[in-house]
This record gives sequence, C-alpha cells and structure tokens, in this order.
Amino acid sequence: MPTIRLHNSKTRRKEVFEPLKRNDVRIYVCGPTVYDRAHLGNARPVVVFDTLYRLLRHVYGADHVTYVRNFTDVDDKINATALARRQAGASGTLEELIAQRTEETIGWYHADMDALGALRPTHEPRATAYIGPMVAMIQSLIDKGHAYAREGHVLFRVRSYAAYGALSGRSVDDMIAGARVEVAPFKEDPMDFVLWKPSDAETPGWESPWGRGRPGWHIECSAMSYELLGPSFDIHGGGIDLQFPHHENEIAQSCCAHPQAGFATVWMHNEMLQVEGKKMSKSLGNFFTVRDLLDQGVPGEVIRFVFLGTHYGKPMDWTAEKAAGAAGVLRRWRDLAAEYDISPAEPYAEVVAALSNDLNTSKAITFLHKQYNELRQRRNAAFHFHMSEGKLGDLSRNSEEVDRFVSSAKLLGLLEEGLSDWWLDGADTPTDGLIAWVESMLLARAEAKVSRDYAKADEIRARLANMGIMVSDGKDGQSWVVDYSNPNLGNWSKN
RNA sequence: GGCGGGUUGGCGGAGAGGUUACGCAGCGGAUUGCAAAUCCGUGAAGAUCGGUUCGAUUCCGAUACCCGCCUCCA
Repeated sequence: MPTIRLHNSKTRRKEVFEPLKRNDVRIYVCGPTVYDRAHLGNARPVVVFDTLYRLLRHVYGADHVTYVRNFTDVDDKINATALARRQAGASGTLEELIAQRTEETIGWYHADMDALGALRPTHEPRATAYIGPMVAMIQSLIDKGHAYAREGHVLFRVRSYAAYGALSGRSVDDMIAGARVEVAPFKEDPMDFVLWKPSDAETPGWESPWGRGRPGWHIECSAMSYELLGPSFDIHGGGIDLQFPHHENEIAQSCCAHPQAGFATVWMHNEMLQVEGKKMSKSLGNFFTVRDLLDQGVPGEVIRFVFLGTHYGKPMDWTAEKAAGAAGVLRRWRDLAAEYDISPAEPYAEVVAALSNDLNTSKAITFLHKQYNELRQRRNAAFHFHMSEGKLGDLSRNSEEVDRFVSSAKLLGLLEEGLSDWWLDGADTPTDGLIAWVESMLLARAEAKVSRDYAKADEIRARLANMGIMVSDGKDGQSWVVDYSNPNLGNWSKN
C-alpha cells in the first residue's frame, strides 16, 4: 500500500496520512451555496478533491471512503433571487420559490460537475435538512459557555476558545486591530460571529429557542460533518479563501461542542484560480461559468486536464491557449486508446506514487506523457511489422500496457467512457441525408484524384470544409468528421 | 497595515544539493499530388542581490514584482 503524504494547512507541513479508521476514510469538503451556476473557480476544489477521493478509493478500497460535500441552500442571495421572482410575478409562496431556485441550481451543479468527470460524493447534505442538529449544537455551545444569545441572535464567544486563529495563523488581537467590519452593538467582542440570526416575514426561518430564525453559515458545516462523519474525521478540504473565517470558525464551533474529539485531522486548501493572469471578476469581464465553457465547446475533460496540470496548492491560471493544448493531448491519448479493447488494469505505480505525494497531478500527467510516447512508438512498430507481414490490425501484444495507461488516466478522472463523446463528433450523429450527400461529394473527389485533377479535388475539400465537414486523406482513402459548431452546416442540402 | 502563496526556457509546468524533466508552440527532416494527421530529430531556463557549500535553479536572508485572505466569493 502506497504511503500517502498530504500538506496539512493546520501544521503547514507535509505529513504522512494515517486515517483514524482504515476501513472508513472520511473526508468533508465545503460545497457550493446554491444561488447560481458554478463559475470556473468553483470547479477547482471539485476537481482537486475528486482526484483525492479517487486516490483514496484506489488505496483503501472504494467501499472504505466516505466523502461528504454539502449544499448550502439557506442564504441571503437565494432569498433575494426568490424575492425578485415573486416581484416579477412568479406564483407560489416565498418558500416554494426558494425551493425551486435551490432545486434548479443543484441540478445545474450536478450536470456541470458530472461533465468535469467528478464523481458524486457519498453524501451531499442540504443545510435545510440539518436545522435540528444545528440548533442542538448551538444550544450545546451556549450551555458550555462558548456562545450567548442577544436580541434574537446567538453569537460565538471567540475569546472562550484559546486556539482561535491557529489554522489561519492570526491572533484575535491582530484581527481586531485590522478589522474594517462594522461591529454590531450586541456583540461582546468584535470578532464574535453569528451562529443563529432572526428572520423576518420575507426571509425563510425555523423555530428555535431564540425565536424564529436561520443558521449562520459556519455552523452548517460543523453540524453536517458531525452528523455524517462524527466528531473526529480525517480530511477537511476547501478553497484557501475559506480558511478564514469559515474554517477557523468551524474549528472553534466543533472543537468547543465536542472538546474530547479532534475534528478534522488534516486540512487541505486549494489555491485560487485566475483567468488570463487576473482574478476572475465581473468587473474585469473575465467572469464565466463552467456551463459557459461547455457551451462554447470546451469539453469538461479538457477543463479537468488543464486544472490537473497545476498543483492544487499553487495559484492556477486558466487560459484559452492551455485549453487548446489540453484538447490536443487528450485527443491523441484517446486516438491511441481507441485502437484497443481496453479492460481494467492496475494503474502505473509511478502515477499512484505521484498522486500519493500530496496529489502531484502534474507529475502524474508527465509520467503519462512519457508512457504515451513509448506506447505510441511500440504501436507504430507493431503496425509496420504487421503491414509488412500483410496483415492488419493485430496489435493485441500491446493491449495490456495500454490498459494500464488508460486505467492510470482514469485514476485522474481522464479518459472515462462517459466523457468520450467530445473528441469524436460531439453528441450528435449525422443524418442519413447528410451522409449520403457527403459520400457523393467524396466519390466525386476520389474520381478527380484518380484522374489527377487535383484542383477539383481541393475545391471539393474546401467546399466541404467551409460547411464543417473536415476531410482527410489516409491510407484507406478519405475520412471525414463533422464540426457541429459550424454555422454553415445546415446549408448542405442547398448545394 | 496584518497574515499567507507565488516568481523556472516563447508559453505552461515538475522533481532533485552535483545527472536530458515533461508537455505545447517553434525549427529541421520523413510521409503526402497538396493539406491534415502521424513519425524522427532539435535549440532554449531558473526575478534580483547576498550568504552557506567543493558545488545551488534546488538550502538561508534581503529586495522587487504578482496574487489571495483579513467583507458569509472555492
């Protein structure tokens, strides 16, 4: 069994990973607030921790890993959307409109993350289904003296937890000195944060010992991880921007509510995503969602490949150039794999080792590049050998190695069957009419070639290309693929 | 202002105190009527300054620049 080493944000060191229970490795990752489509930055932790999940499943067994990623479905932005819809004339109660919005967004999220080849987590709890446990945890914090109720709010008493700030390396006094936040008058201390807040008639709320209200953001993750993973578990992940205050507050809540337990042993944070060298923001005009890219024809697998090219602990830059390069590499890999009947195999030890070393995805991909080159050479040698022997296609001698190549790629979530359509001709298939027309054109071109009328042959190829039919000449004659994004494609029948 | 991350060849991006990273692009060649694809070969680096060392791109320090967090944005 390979030794997994992970960089622990809590200790700021790379440590050997030892699960608390070998037959149940437990990981929690902060999921999205479901108020809108996921933007590209949201996708990075999904891909990073999906890769970790795949590694853990490989090493400990698929049935021995529990992965929890929540949906935050109570949030003021969701409320605002629902309110706006009602004002625009939508029917239904506010609660129904909120439910509609969160349902819709969760559906989008699943579709978009599936496209990136991310496995669904073991549990995807929704915050609204865990209000009871949240209330119980808040009450427990009050009972222990770590929280206090004021004016319908419940606040966490930061000064009651000595280790507050340890994760993010800040002292409470420093934070107060640099604070730019307006301090609510009912706070005992400026750094105290909200566990529960009151709701008005326009806001969703639940009954509680402190009146009708809704939970603060941080308590959600503490309550859900406790319910699904217990008071102590192995890995807690999320974006580096969540380290403070969200994760710091989670630690304070969970460790004070369950002082005998350790909460998360390892904390992992992915660095941020940039676009063409700049932070993604609406004002810079470089803000886009995963769905935007997919709709532009950038396959999810290509997005994933670009993400995995940079170590998760480093800032990552998304560029169109990277995407184009990644698409080329993946197409070559798939071209090779397509020549064999692939069956499951043991991934390369080098790939497992690279991933085991703090998820060095870049190094794993490098190894796959090298293996690809070798496999390609062997494939060509075998191909030429068989050609010289006068028989075609028997490349089975190499298939075992190719199996390992593909299985290794799959450990990274690449070359999965469900993602394979893009590199062929998209999900669509040509209509019979189109096929017949293209075949007739190709016949005419073949005749032109035979009679050495190359000008005519080139003209036919150019006409087809203009319409999105890409023709190439090979040893076995002409072959063609359809570019469905070509706007002229529908005009073929007029020619 | 406080805390944290980064700076490697045209671009992207790793490992390792002394050995070719690797990929993409480029260039040369093969193949092809041409093109595409494919194949073979190939140049190019370590922000700046100083220190440790027989030797540093790799360790330490300083400087510069970039980025993030400190505002319920992953």
